[in-house]
Amino acid sequence: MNSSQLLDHLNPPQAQAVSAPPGHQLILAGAGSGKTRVLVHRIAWLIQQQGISPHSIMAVTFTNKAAREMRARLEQLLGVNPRGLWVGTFHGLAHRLLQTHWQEAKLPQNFQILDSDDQLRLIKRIHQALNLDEKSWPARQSASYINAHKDEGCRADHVIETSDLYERTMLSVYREYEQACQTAGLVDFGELLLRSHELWLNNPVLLRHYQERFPFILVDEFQDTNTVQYAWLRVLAGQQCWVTAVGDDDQSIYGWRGAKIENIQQFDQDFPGTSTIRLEQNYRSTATILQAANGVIEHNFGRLGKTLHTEGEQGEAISLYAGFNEQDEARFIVSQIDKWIGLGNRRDSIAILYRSNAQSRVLEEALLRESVPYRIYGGHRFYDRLEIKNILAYLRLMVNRDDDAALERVINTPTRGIGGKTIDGIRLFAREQGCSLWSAAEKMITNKALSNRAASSVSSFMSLVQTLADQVESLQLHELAEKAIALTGLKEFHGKEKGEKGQARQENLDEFVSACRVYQPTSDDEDTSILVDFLASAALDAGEEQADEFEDAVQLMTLHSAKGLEFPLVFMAGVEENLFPHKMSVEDPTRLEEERRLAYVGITRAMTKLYLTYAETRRIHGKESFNSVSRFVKEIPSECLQEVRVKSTVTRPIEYNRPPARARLSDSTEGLGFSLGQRVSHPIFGEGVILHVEGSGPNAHIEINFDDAGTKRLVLQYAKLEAV
DNA sequence: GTGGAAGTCGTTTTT
DNA sequence: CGACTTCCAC
Repeated sequence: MNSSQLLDHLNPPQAQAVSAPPGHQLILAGAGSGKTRVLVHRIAWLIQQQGISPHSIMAVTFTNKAAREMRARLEQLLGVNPRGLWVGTFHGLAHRLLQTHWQEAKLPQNFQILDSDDQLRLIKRIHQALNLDEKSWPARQSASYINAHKDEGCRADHVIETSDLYERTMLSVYREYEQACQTAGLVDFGELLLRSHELWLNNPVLLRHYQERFPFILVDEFQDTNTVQYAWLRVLAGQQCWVTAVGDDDQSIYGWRGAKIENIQQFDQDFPGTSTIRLEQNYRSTATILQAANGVIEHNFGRLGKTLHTEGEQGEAISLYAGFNEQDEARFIVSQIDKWIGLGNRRDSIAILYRSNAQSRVLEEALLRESVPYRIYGGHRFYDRLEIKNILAYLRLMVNRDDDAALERVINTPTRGIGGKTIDGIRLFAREQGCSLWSAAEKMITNKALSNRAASSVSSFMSLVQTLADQVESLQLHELAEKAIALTGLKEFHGKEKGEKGQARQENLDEFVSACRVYQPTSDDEDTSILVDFLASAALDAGEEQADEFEDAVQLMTLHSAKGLEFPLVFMAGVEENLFPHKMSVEDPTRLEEERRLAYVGITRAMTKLYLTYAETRRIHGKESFNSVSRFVKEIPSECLQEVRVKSTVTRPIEYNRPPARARLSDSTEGLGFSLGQRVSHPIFGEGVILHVEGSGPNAHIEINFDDAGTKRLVLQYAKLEAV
């Protein structure tokens, strides 16, 4: 492929970014402006036109999915697999470094990755050891303290001691936690980055090696980098590497996880001579949708400033629907979906986006009622399931006997008579000795420090693990997994669980064996065994692609997980104050701006048609709440919006909510002159809206939300209501 | 060690 | 409201 071909079909700024001479680049790429395309073409350009070896290029992404996609597109563009090129997530690359240089990083060779669930368990244990009661010192709080500090590149030793009780306690937990991880050979997500950052700082020769190896570094989704990631990057880049950062400050939605939007704002100061290129032409959405998105995001301050434009069609207006309640909202969405599919469109051209996962249920029910196939993204990852984590824990113990998190998980799973008492004893001993639980148990058995019964259970557990570990070399990965499941009795154990759960768990265990069977190692390192490699990928990679991916289904997901995707038809559900923006964010201007960026992300997912829906009444945590339409809707230029009014049924939505069973309820109120949603007045409570009616006739219970007095339940015949 | 009752708490979650 | 945890009685 020659240079003109590489630049074919690129607009001027895109071509400029792709063919720029070596140097630092900041590419501000608006939604749908061909960001990945530019990145991939840039790499191809370096290789083909500049004669740069793929070996000299590192491309960093945030998700495994993005990394895979980049690799695939590059391969397609180049016609060959670019060997030697490093493409991966920050965490994946950091892990690779630590695995290669485990000695310099002061880690055991077979260190394991601690995921957030294991992390929390470990912290709970530390709380117990420190006598912190869960009530006043929730483990979650410590977890976020630790993670936030690690994200900032701050170790316990770096924290300045204060006399503040909270700070002191958190710090002591942090210290203990670091200690526990070190003895167990465990590394959490933040630690991967922190540790590899320190690895370079402490080993100039090593750093030099990598700096010379990677004169070209490209980073995707740069707005999502946190402090350590940025520091990591700066250290690696040093003075002699060229960095290309691609990102969009308007799509920074992970601030709550430590992402620093400042990084993108500061890039050109830290990397002198940076040329900034803006990609503002959008190839995804209609002009109307873009205008709406621009209208919303303009309300944020301190933006780097971009205005998306398109040469595409004006498109249809954005529809705004006010549902009476969340059921009505869901019903409306499904009816519009039916219409769209009726026009011959595929279901997977449709996405329903929402702010919080709790919203998905009502939507699911509505889809189910109309038999519309759907798929929910997010939720539980395969490798996060209980039964899978159990078998993984056994596999981890085979690799590293000191992995305390794994041992804690399965020492009594399936139950083998090792109760809390025994485990407490082992923990205490391990603490005193500063050793892992496994070696504590070993020592206690030789010292006869355990009761006979406990000693025999513990040693049978240990020899079980040992037996399995002895076969790691000789068996295939899936054979090993199968054997482990059989020998440990996990399958029978989970099968005993009642309901369909037990069976589902057994099936998942089978699926796990198949996953092992088809597993392809990611690294071609012959040093690391396939088991070690597999365990790392189970921890770092969601195992997202599931089998049903190919089924034509409506896509449901949170706004966060929609980033990077696009759909011809998009519904944004629940655009209400206190839900979106979320009520935890409305007070704080910084967080509110992040919510607004989330709205911007949502709107720009839509290609041809966008619906915004909200509910005037919504049940949240079992309580009715009444929210007005989201401020973000009001920020959309009114000429882009069109309100959808549904016939006359609006005042009596329950009638078309669940026709046969519930219609009678509204009849019963009708006889007395009232209907759901109607405004009424009460002699004491004043004016309000009828929310719900239970029962019929004069004894019917009627729930009313009064403007001043709040929600009350009254008996109809005594309430002395008057229509307003 | 289980199962039921009672209590709790309630965003978003690339790794 | 409902998912999740915790605690207590068998």
